[in-house]
Amino acid sequence: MPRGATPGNRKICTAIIKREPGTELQSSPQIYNLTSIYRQPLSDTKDSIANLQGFKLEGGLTPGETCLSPIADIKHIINRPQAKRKLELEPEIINEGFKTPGKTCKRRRTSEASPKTPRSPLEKTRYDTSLGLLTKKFVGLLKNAREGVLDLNKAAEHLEVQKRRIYDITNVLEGINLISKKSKNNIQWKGCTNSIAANPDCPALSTEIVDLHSDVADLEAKENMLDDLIVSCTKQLKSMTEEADNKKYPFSGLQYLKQDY
Amino acid sequence: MPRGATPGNRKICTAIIKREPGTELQSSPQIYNLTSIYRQPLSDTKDSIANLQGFKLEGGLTPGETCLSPIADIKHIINRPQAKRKLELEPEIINEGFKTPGKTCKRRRTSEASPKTPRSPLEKTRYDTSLGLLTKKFVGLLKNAREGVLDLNKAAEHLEVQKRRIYDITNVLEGINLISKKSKNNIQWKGCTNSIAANPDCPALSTEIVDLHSDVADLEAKENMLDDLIVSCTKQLKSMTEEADNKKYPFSGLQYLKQDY
DNA sequence: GCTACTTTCGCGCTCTGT
DNA sequence: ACAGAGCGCGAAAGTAGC
Repeated sequence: MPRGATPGNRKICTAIIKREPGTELQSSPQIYNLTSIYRQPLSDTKDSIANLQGFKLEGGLTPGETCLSPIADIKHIINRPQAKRKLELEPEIINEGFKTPGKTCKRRRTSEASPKTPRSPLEKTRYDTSLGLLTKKFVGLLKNAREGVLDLNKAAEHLEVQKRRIYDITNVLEGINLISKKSKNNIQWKGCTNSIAANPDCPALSTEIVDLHSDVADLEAKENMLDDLIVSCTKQLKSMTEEADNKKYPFSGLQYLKQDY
Repeated sequence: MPRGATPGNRKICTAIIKREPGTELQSSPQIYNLTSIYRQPLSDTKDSIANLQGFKLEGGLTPGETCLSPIADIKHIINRPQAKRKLELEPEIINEGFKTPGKTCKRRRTSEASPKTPRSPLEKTRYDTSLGLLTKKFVGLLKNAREGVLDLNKAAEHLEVQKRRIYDITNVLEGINLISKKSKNNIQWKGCTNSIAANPDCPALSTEIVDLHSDVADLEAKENMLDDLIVSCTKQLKSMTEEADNKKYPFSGLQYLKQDY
């Protein structure tokens, strides 16, 4: 439990960026999600470039590395260390009160009082707010909903959780085909929905299976087609390359490194 | 629905994992890469592509030049190992450069988006990384695991996703009683057999369906990859052609690196 | 118990898409 | 404007060694 400093609440250890004077943005201590701090475009590019060059840009240039090649230069630029950030946790704010844009700031309060773990009574434990438990409740609601159709906003409200969490659940249930989106904000339970669910073998299922099989067939055909296309592309590339070679044109190869991979 | 792929601007460079050498025995390499893009299990496709380009033009290059053939570049990208990086939060230095949470680069949408499937460049689409799809794949793995026991690290590695995502799935599946924790890092599938809360016979869970769904998902991902490859092949072909025409050698290479950023 | 590390995973920022 | 969802930080819970 000795966890990081500040036991107790402190929620999101929002990183407060220490902006050097002169820099833009509002004066208030910007609270960023680290994600945005590190945000750094080009990471993909960086990776591929690095790989192509056999460099390993672990994070900064290796000492003594001489960046001479154009690639190295680029790498340098791309790899430029991201911003300076202090990341100090303002002791002040610490307890919420701030942030959380709009939305139902459902802060589950971790009482800051008890420094240790006296589990305060009304305190919600991690388990209480776990996705697993929530899933149980959610499915319970879903099953009781007439028609098996449930409104996500209602559910979120009823269960007292952020909508975001509901999505976590619906996404996997959908992946498992236990539910399906019916319309905006509405999903439907497909546990052999209405009418005598007891039916040993849901007829609707066979339909689905058939559909799926044809989907697979379709996709496979498509794949073959694409494969062929690639083959021809490759051939063309090859002949062009060879031709270029004969003419003694030294390609650095760099030109193929464009943007989006 | 796959649609759009955004360029990965943000994508924090992967992070995580420091793991000092020496530690950890089998604890997987914990590479949480995000963009590892195509390092996927589509081995067959990958291999065939690799084979297709049986040519190597290394021979005609200027000595010392590591020029990879364009195709090789692609292959490289596809095979690109996950980038493992440090993400050290240097409190010091670091000049800015990043920041401005503002929407800096507004996602440039592939302008020439065809009405339908604009199919973006080598990038994973949002759909490709969706929880729903991941769930399908995960369940697929789970079913095939002997004893129905699956190691989460293996799964995360295999599916090339952060472990965090796996937890999202296991948590809800557990809530539904489809799986149960067996031990640290191991969960077990509790097939359709028992429970499933009140649902008599969970049809949606039929093995075949889930399998089919994951097949479809796989094929779709493959298709996306192939599409992307074609796009990039085409671009390369185009640039090569133009180059040849202009005969502007040598290249600094740098000039070709622009656009997209 | 306590320190140190690993596994789980709550949580909400922020980007996507319509 | 807003529904939807990717994504990763860091805290909580669990382990191992002291």
